[in-house]
Amino acid sequence: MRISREKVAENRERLIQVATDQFREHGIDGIGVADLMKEAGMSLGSFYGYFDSKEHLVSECCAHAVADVKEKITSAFSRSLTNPVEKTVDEYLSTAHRDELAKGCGLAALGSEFAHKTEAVHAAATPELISLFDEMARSLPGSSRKKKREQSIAMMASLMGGLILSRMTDDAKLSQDILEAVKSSVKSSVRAC
Amino acid sequence: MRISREKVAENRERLIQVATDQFREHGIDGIGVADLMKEAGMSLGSFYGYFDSKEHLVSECCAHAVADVKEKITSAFSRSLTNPVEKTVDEYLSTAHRDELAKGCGLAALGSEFAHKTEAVHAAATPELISLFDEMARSLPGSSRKKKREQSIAMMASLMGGLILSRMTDDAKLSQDILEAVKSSVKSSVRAC
DNA sequence: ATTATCTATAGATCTATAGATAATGC
DNA sequence: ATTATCTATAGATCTATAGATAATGC
Repeated sequence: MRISREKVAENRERLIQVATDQFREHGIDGIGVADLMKEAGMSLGSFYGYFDSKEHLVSECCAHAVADVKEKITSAFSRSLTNPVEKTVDEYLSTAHRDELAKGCGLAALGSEFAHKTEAVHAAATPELISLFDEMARSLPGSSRKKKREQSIAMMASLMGGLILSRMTDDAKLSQDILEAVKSSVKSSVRAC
Repeated sequence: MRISREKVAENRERLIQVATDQFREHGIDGIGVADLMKEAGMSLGSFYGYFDSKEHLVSECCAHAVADVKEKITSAFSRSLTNPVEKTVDEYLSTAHRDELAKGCGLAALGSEFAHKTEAVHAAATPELISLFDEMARSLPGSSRKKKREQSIAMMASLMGGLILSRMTDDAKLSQDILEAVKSSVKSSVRAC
């Protein structure tokens, strides 16, 4: 019951992918190692061949989740030629995104949990956050590089804040109002630049 | 070892207050009933005289936390006569607020956890959220009631999103950049109205 | 021979309950 | 007598490890 070295590297990647999805859906403390391994189709015991501890996995998944946001946002930016930013905002603040936790924005799914986690998690996420804002800034209109980075940060804060708020209620009307209000605010912020 | 009915009602309030602080600091899954009771100066067993379950307490604390945000924001609005909104924004996005989880904004401390919690939590938070946006709208400048409510929602999303982002990193410079970027963005949004 | 897997389990932690105790309030 | 407290513990869950098993790779 041993697998090849290629499979090992492959399994490790899949484990991070599966764990990231599960953390986004249930929260970091909302799912245990045993259930994660079951979801990945592996036994509990083999987990500790891949990671020293759950916290070690969490650090890697948090970095991976932020990198994932960067990939999704920049690919949404480059998907359309006309009004790419506005279309990205509409997609981000859609009910479809709101209702899809596992594959959605990791910042919105896990954001406030970061503050309660260890230094290791913050250290792992930091370079990915820096890279996220730099990459976003490239795709935004605006004068200076500095201004565009500020705009990226402010936009990301509004988007994730809006999505998080929309997920806090079971009132469909309120949730929709939140999405619409943030959408129009972010769009007019972009237009003002 | 029995206390008066007045003390019972008093203890219940204190328990909610202590639990709300602890949840904001450690996250909802980050602290157990035993430690909560120890923090409140009561024994574990007496908890279940006050609440059916931890989830029941969580629902009440989430509602309480949102009500608390409303109280803090509106009192900050009314604290100063000149530029009250800008001063509130500066306070909210200060390093002091960022570094004080237990007594800070409950939306920023717990926001993304709501999505992983039960219907009961959402139902408890909903009326408080509605009231929060209504109260904020009263204090904001703007034309129509509807516009002011939209502005309140968008502002709250930006503020909490910004604070959450600033708490995701251990890089002091990045964290400060986030606070400043969101500050200036929110302020120019307010000015545009 | 090495190494990654599996099952089984230790040990810690967490929610909730049982039963005894003692102060309140009719 | 009622009721809220306390200590002790049941039962579930979760992280991590031990030891046996079997496939890989020198």
